Amino acid sequence: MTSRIEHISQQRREKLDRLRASGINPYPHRYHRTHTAQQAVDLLKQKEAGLSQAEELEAAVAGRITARRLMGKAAFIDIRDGSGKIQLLFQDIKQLDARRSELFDSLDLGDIIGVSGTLLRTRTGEPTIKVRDFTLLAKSLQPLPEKWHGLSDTEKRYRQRYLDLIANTEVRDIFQIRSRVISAIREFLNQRGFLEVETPALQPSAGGALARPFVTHHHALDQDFYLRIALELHLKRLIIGGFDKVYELGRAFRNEGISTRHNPEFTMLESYEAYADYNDIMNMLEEMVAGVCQQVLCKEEVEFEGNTISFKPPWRRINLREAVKEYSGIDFVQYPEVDLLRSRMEEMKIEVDPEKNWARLVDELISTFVEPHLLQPTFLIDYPVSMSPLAKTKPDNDRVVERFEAFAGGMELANAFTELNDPIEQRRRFVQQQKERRKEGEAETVDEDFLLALEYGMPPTGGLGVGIDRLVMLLTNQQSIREVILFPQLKEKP
RNA sequence: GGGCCGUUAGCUCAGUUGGCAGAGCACCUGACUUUUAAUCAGGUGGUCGCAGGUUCGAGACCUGCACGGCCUACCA
Repeated sequence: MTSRIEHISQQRREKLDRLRASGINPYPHRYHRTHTAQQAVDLLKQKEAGLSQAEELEAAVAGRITARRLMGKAAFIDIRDGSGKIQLLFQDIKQLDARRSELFDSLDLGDIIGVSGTLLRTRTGEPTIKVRDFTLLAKSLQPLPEKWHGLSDTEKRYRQRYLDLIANTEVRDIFQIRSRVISAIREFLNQRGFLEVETPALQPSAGGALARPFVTHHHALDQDFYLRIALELHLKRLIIGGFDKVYELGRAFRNEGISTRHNPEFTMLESYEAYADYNDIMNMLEEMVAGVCQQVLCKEEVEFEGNTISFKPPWRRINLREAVKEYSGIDFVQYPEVDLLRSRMEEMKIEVDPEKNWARLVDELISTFVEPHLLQPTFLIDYPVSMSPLAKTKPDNDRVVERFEAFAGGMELANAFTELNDPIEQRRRFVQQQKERRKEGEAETVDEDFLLALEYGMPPTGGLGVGIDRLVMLLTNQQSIREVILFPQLKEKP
């Protein structure tokens, strides 16, 4: 007994063989279409609006068959291309010549065809091409997902994203928006005189953030490399080299947990601007996000998890210490030692990992108490220096750095600071960080190459990092990062 | 790493107290010249995720495993 799928596939292979035997190429090389489906519909509308004098409107379109309604001597077929859907009317299919008749009978849902004919509107008002000639462009051997419910099996949607894209038009929309968001960001930065650059993804040491990297090996060099966890250190080298405004839109890789907000590879924007500080960056970021939102969605606010989020500048700006005090009741400055802070948190019945250092405890306070409240775009400003080894301290307080993180929809969107450009101080911070890491049992090397670069002199610089995937989540109201990444990481199926 | 949930036809899903494996769509055959989730009549299609166990009998109950989802943990 053959299963259904084997049976369908078998039938289609037999059709394929019959077509070939009749001299029909089921996979021809090209088709000259004159219109996309959308253009054909627009053409018809123009004529109806009296903008065209033509008696009969001709169009040749091509696309995938998504529905078929056979009516005896007539047939309606829906095809879809990248622009949308259009209906085809085949009349008098019993009168087709032998070759076309055979081809018509062999058509299946999922096949790609090209058709030419005249535009009309049926009595129900559907824009339609009355087909004069048609040709097979690609035979499909697999049945499509169900037409009404689409494809909803999450695993299958991710593993076979092409089926998801065929079956679920909302999914197409998300990735079109993603593309436009990235274009809009490029445009914004280019217009401001930023230079787009590309820096290595394979690095001898993975710096610029503290995350576990992926390790790989270069055979010819016989050397281990790390996939970058941030773009930061190379972009700063370019600031030193005299490019005053640079940015990179690229993939970063972190060998950590996977969740609705984390994918092992994700897309970051990092930008660096010489002679700017974090206040300038704040202004730029809120202007950029509001502008991108306006340009892509034609509005300045979005719905996210049932809340309306407005990106209209200026965004709320609150001091980190004040925010933590407000939402958790703990003023971490009053607990400058890790043990003090930990016991204060334990008093509040917060589960505290005894391995965590002071900076990470503060981080936990932020993510537990503050982050979930930050629905409207908010800048958290001025972080403890121990949490921020690459940021410059405030002129009047060497325990606090000029750093902000931007939040919206309860998610961290961006991280930015006035960059530390004192090479001696930077070395001290790296060494300090290395000690902390050793305590946690992880060795970390000081990036001597970067420190050497800093010694040549880096201008005062404002730097920014934005999680593009999360920004797209916000703009498309998606609660899982996998819904905005075309091929999210899944475990290989055995 | 931990908890909860899911996995049944190509797709979307039912499956009662443990008692013959079901529906819709899709597919095949037939009818039908303006339908659009077309309609009507008939038909084909199953490793019930995998491996064990309990039982006269398991899709269902038990154990383990795999994959996925959500939560949690981890996470600059």
